[in-house]
Amino acid sequence: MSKPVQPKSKDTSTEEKIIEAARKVFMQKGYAATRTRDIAEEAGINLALLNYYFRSKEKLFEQIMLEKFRQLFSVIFPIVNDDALTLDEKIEILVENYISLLIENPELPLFVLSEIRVNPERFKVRLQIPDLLRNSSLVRQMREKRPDVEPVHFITSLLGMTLFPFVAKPVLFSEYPGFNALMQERKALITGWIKAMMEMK
Amino acid sequence: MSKPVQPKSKDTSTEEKIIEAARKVFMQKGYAATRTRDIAEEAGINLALLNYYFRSKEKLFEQIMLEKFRQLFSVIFPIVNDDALTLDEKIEILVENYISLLIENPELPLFVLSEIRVNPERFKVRLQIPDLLRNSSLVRQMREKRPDVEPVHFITSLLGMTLFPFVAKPVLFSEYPGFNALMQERKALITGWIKAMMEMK
DNA sequence: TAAAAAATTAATCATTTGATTAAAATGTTT
DNA sequence: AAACATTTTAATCAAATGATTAATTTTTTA
Repeated sequence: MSKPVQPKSKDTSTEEKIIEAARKVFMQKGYAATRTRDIAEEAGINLALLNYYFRSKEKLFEQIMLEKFRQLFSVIFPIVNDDALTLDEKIEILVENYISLLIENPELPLFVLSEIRVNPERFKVRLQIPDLLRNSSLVRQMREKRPDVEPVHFITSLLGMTLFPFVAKPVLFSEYPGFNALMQERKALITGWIKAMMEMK
Repeated sequence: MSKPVQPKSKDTSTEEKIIEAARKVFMQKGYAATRTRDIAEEAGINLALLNYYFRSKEKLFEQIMLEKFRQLFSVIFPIVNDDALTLDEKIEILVENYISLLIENPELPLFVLSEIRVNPERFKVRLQIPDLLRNSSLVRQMREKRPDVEPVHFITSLLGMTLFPFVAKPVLFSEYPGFNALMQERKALITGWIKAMMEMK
């Protein structure tokens, strides 16, 4: 009747097998197109087990979604709020870390954006991203350096240049062989460009 | 038994009412989460009529998708292949036209990208975007001006700075009052930045 | 205006799908 | 090993959903 308290981990625990399968299938097909049977099959378990461990498709999805959401945004906040870092350092680290993360998880941003798009209400509460950014050390530094340009423009450009290639990958780079190398190369370019943009008068 | 040959257009024709409803519902929920009943209701028609006119959900969707795909990319190609335009002119017009289009259709890029992501095989054939770009006048001009930087980096940055705010709108700007004004303001900024990036050594 | 064609509807089907149930298998405790 | 709890399975349910059918209404044609 009740859920397993101590992890059994015979190999990997059943719960973990289901989570892993859910990760894979949800990320590939999205929530709506995913059938719980797909996940059960991928995990090599009986369909009823999925409901035994996670109650419902929705509950299982929320776990995956929260994980992916955090993965996508946890890169940002430690950096943009670190008062010990200069503006230039923030930019460098941000671009470096983000592209490294995205090379490892190229489908991450489009997955998160797609699901939020289809179901914005469900995630309304969790999203104070704009507020968190607005009050950040980064924005303060930008405003100080360039009072004449809205910081949001610089941030959007930084994120756009960094994230967009991964978001557009299915269309623009679906079978581009040197994609990862190109993104590595891009780190230095973006960093230089953003710095220059903030110098331009 | 057979489909209407001449448009009846009593008010708007039934076919057009269905298309319009399909546009709205598909764009909002995506293919998988859309039920044909939603579309029928939105169009104010009987469900069977939808199949009478369009055979299947899939066929109807393909029509909408093709339309949206064209809308998203038809901005690019006339411009990037116009040999009469200088590089700077291309950039100006591209940014100007794209942002204007996106202010009118903010959900366009994320819709198209989301659907391609979930079903890449279905759209494989139609996507020679990378090839079309590779052989464009724009790429030639960029390569000539800056043989030391892959043109794809400039193009990705241009598209990233332009499209990304709309793609990320549900997360970053979901209730940002001055969004459209901000995007208008952005036209000149992006144009200036891209030109500067191509001058930087 | 009668006949034919086209458009529209209500009712119904067959599948799919998320979820549950009751029983069986496995593991744990005493 | 007996009693109990936990995990797993096969079978089944009920609702949702894409699609069809057969009849009715409306429009067009002759």
